[in-house]
Amino acid sequence: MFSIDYKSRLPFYEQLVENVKSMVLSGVLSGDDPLPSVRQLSSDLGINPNTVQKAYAALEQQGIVYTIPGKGNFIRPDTEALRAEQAQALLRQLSDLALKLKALGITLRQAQDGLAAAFKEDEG
Amino acid sequence: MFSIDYKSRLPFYEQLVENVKSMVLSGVLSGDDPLPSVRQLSSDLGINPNTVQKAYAALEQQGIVYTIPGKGNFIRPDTEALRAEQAQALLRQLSDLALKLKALGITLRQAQDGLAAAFKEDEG
Amino acid sequence: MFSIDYKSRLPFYEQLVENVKSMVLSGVLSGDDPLPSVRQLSSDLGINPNTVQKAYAALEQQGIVYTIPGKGNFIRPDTEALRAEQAQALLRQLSDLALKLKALGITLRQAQDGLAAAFKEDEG
Amino acid sequence: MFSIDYKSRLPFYEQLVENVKSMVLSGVLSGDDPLPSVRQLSSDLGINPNTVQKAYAALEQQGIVYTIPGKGNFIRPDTEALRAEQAQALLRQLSDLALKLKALGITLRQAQDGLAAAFKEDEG
DNA sequence: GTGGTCTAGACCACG
DNA sequence: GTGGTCTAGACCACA
Repeated sequence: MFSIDYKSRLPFYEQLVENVKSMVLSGVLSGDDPLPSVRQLSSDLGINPNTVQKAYAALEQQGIVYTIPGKGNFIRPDTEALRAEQAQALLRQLSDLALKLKALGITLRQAQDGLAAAFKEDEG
Repeated sequence: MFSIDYKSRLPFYEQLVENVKSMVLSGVLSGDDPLPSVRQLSSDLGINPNTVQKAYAALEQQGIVYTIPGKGNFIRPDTEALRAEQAQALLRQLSDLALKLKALGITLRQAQDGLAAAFKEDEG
Repeated sequence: MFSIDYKSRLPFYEQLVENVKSMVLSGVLSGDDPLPSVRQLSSDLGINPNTVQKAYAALEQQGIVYTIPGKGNFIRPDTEALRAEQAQALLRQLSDLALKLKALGITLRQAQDGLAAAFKEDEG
Repeated sequence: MFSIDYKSRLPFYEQLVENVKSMVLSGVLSGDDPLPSVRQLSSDLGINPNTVQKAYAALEQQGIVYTIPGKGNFIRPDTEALRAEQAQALLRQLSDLALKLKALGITLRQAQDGLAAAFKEDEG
């Protein structure tokens, strides 16, 4: 579930943020589910507790997690807002991509086929 | 043509690289066209010559520019390679997007329609 | 009467202290009224007896409660002191607010009107 | 301008956040003004650079400051939103206070007089 | 010089 | 046991 790519240039703590976000978006984590404790996760991943804490703090600031000091970190119940926001962001990225693809002479047909291929490949 | 956003988080030299790349892709610059000299461009933009130098070095390393010591920097004639590389990168991004869209419950049809809309909107 | 918000960032024991204080101020509890026993209350609320104990100790230290070992905990008769102390604290907060409001360019008139509105709204 | 109360239970970094916010609200700092560098301020205050950085990160996250890595931290130009938000928050606090004051038997007149006194005292 | 990340290790309050 | 804060000190990219 939680994993870190030590070679990535993305900071560890941002990787963790993405980890949690995608778990929430895919339904693996949902309302009031507890996250691993800072110490637990840091020892599991072999990284410093401060780094995990930074990730959790960022998640709380983004409204995805709530923290109760002395108790732990939990997923916010109102996950729906995140889904909507994320969907909007992705569709915006799709539009941006479309323009660049077109500028490069790639046809709508080719782009749509590319999408379809990726959708289907995910089936396996 | 060349412009820098001083408030951007993107390093100056990367902004310059993007500048050149997009000018090549849009046809503003093409085979064997000369780039401004390091001193010229750095003074125009009010930035450190080292920064321009770094951008040109990156462009050369990426095969977009060639340098003739004592003469200057020039666009490679084989612009097609850049186009292909760029197209590949964009299609990879498209695949990534597809997976995320699917995970969020957006259908292939909806995504393809989004693409089509962006393609057409660009017409106007 | 006694209630705890498990999601609050306020420590349980402080929530209990506030519970008792507000009950005294509103007259629900008054001179020599007994508080629930530590064991009783802790089991009612499903929290650790140490936590209730800590709350009662804080209340005693603040002069709101007195303890008779072996008998229990009771509200002090001199409720007036608490009222006065509370009033002083609130007026201090009012002064602090006044300075901030002023710094923001809000006039005395506007602030006083805001106060009046809140006073009246409470009527209904 | 920047100061820390070492005895306060408020974390250093939050004190710094409040410092900057109040300087912005009072007009001491405004659009695009630079903040002291992390290292500079930390050495001035005799605290750890990480602590200052945490404060600056919080300010950026709150939309009060923007950071350009390698260049420094600067006040956002659109300060007006902060003023409005702050004003709203203060007026809400004022309403809350009003209710508590009333519950304690303090009259509207007394409260308004308290406000007036604080407003005037600030003149000197 | 600037900010950004990470580690190691300490101490605190709370339960 | 939990999270929160702070320190000291290291290394990186960028200008």
